[in-house]
Amino acid sequence: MEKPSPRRITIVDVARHAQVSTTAVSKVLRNAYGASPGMRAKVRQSIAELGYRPSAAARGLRGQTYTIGVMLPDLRNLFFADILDGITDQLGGTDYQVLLAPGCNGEKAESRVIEAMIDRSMDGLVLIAPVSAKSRLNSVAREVPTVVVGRHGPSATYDIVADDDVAGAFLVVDHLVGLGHRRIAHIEHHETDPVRLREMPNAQRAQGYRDAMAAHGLEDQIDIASTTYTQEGGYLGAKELLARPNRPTAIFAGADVVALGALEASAEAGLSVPGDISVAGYDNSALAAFGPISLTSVDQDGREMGANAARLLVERITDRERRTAQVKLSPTLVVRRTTSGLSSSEQ
Amino acid sequence: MEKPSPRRITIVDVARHAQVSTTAVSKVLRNAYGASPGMRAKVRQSIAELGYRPSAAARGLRGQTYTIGVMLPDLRNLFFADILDGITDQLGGTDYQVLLAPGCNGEKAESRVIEAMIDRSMDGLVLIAPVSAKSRLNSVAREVPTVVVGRHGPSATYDIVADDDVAGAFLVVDHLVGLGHRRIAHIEHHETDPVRLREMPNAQRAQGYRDAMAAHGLEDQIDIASTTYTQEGGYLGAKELLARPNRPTAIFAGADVVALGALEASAEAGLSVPGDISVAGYDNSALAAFGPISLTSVDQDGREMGANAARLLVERITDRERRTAQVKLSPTLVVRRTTSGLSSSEQ
DNA sequence: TTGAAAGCGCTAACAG
DNA sequence: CTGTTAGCGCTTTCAA
Repeated sequence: MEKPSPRRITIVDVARHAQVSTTAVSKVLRNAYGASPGMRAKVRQSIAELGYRPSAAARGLRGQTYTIGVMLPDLRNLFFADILDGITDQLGGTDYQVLLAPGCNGEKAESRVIEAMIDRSMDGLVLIAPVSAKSRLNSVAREVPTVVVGRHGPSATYDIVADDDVAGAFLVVDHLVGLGHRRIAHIEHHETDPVRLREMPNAQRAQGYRDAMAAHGLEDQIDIASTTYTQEGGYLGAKELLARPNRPTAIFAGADVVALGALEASAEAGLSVPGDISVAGYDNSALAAFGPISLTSVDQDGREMGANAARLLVERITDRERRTAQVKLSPTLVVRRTTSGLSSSEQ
Repeated sequence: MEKPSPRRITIVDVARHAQVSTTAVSKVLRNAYGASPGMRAKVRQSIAELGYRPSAAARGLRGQTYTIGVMLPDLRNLFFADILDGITDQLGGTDYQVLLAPGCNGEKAESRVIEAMIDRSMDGLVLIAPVSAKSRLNSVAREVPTVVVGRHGPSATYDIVADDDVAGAFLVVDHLVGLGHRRIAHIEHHETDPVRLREMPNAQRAQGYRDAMAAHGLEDQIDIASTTYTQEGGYLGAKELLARPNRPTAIFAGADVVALGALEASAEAGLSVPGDISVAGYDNSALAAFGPISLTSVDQDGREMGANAARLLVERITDRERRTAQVKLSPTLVVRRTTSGLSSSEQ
C-alpha cells in the first residue's frame, strides 16, 4: 500500500529544488519572457522530477485557469458531440482544458450554468445554441471571452460560428423538388420571441424553407407544423401534417430527431418511406447515418464548427480588443434512403 | 449600452456594505456556525443587493470549490446521459455544480483528464467506467473523494455504483431460452487484462452469459464473438457468428450499439429479425426504445446509478473517513420486437 | 536576467 | 457571537 501524499507539490518546492525563485518557475510555466535557457532547463528538470502540476485554482486568482467552458443544451443531441470533438481537437496541442456544463434547458438554467463557469474563472466560454436574451449574452461576453455557436448574430461583443441554415433548407427543398415533389411540408420548432426568430437556427431553417418554396413557385404549397425539436415533436407534427386533406408527399424536418418522430408517425399511418412519403432531416447525426434508418439529412460539419469556435476563442483570449468575427459554414446534403421520387400513383 | 463592470464584487464589498467583517460574510456563505440571525439577514440582503457571487477559484485555495467533476468515456453513448441526469438531479438542491470532462478514450487520455480535474481543485470525482489501472484509481481516490460507476470492485478507497451485469446477462439468456432458443451466441468486448476481466462490465456480462448458458444445460452451445463495444464491432461480430456452420438463432449483444451492428449484419445476410434471428442488447438506451428499432434490451436505470453516485460522493466529501460502500443495482429486461420464439423451420 | 514582495478572494485559526 | 489576521499557490510589479 502506497503512502498517501501528505501535501501537494507547489511552486515553492520546485523553486527550492531547482535553486531558483518562484518567479522563475512561474515564468517557465507560462513560457513568459525573461528566463535564460539554462534556467528554463533547470526548472523543467525539477518539475519533471517532482511531478509538479500547477494548481489551476491558484493560477486563476491572478492569471488564467487554462480552462475553457463549453455549455451545451442537450447531451442527447449527438450533433453536439461533433462540435465538441472539433473543439477538443483544435485545443489538443495547447494548455487549455475543456470542461462541459451539462444539460441546461431554458433560460434560467442556462444563466445558472454560465454564472457557474464565470465563477470558476474560466478563461473563455463556448455557448452552443444559447437561448438567453441577447443583452444577457452581450454582458456575459463583456465579462469573459465568448464564442456563440449555432445562433446567428451579429454581435459586437462575441464571435459567432454558425451554419448557413437558410442554405441548408434550400438544399433540402431543391432536392425534393428535383425528385418531383410539390407538396413539401416542414416541421419547425415553435418560436415567438422576435430576436430568437431572427437568430435561432430553427427559425432560419423555417425561413429558408419558405424562401425556397417561393423560389420554386410553390408558395401555395407551403405547409408548416409548429412543434418542438424533439422526437415527440416530430411525431406529433407529422401526425398533424398527414391528417390534412391535402397530405404532403415529402416532409422536411428541422432536425434529425424530429425526422425520427416523423418516421414513426409515417409507419403508424401505414405509409412506406420513401415509397409513399419522403422524409429529410437536418444535422446528419450518427442516427441519420445508421443503416436501418438511413435518413437523408443536411450535414453541418460540427467538427469544423467546433474547431472554428475554439480558434476564435483562443484568439480572443489573446487579444480581447480584436473585432468580432462571424463564421458562416456552408452545409451539404447527404442523400440517403428516406427520399425518392414519387411513385406513379402519387403523381 | 451598459457599462462593463470594471471589477467584480468581492466579499470585501459585501462586508463593507453590510457593515460586518469578511469573516461574517464567509460564514453566511457557507452556512457555518457562529452568526446571529440578524447578521445573517443583513449579509444576505447585501449579497442580493450587490449581486455578489463568490469566486470558486479563491474558495478553492482554502476550502471547497463546490465543483463535482464527472468523467465519462464517450459522449455518444446515450446511456451516460441518464447517469448524468441522475447526478444533476441528486445535486439539484445543493451548492454543488457538476462539470464534465469529455471524451477520454484510453488510459492515457483518462489520466490527463483526471489530473485536470484534480488540478482544478474539484471537491469530488465521479468516474464512469474508467479503464485505468486499479492502483491508479486508488491513488486518485486517496487524493480526492471519488465514486466509480459501472466498474465492479471492491475498493477500500472509493465507493462503487454498478449494475449487476451477471444478473443482466441471466435475464437475457433466460428470456431467450424461454422463447425456445438454444443456439444463443454472445458478442463481447475483448478484454485480456486480468483485473479488468474481473471488474469491467463487459467481462461480467460475458461471464454471466456463460454461467446462464451452463445453468440451462447449454454449455455446449456457448458461442462468443470477441470484438469491441461499438456498432462496427457488433457488425463484425455478428457477421462472424452468422458465417459459422451451426448458425445461432439468437444473439445477445453486450451493448445496444453492438446490437445495432448485429441488426445491420443480419439484414445484410438476408435474415429477418426476429423471424430468423433474435437480437438483444444491453443498456436500454434511447436507441433501443426508438420505434423502428425497438430492441429488446437490459435496462440499467442510469438515473438511479447517477443519483446513488452523487449521494455517496457528497457523503464522502462530508466524511472522508467513512468506509467505502458498494451499491449494486438490479437490472430489468425490456422486451421489445427484436426477440421472439423460433419459427417452425428453425426448430 | 533574476528575485523579493505584494497581493488575487476567500477560509480558518484564534482572540476578544 | 464577532472580528483580526495569517495564509492557500500562484502571478506580477518593481528593484536589483
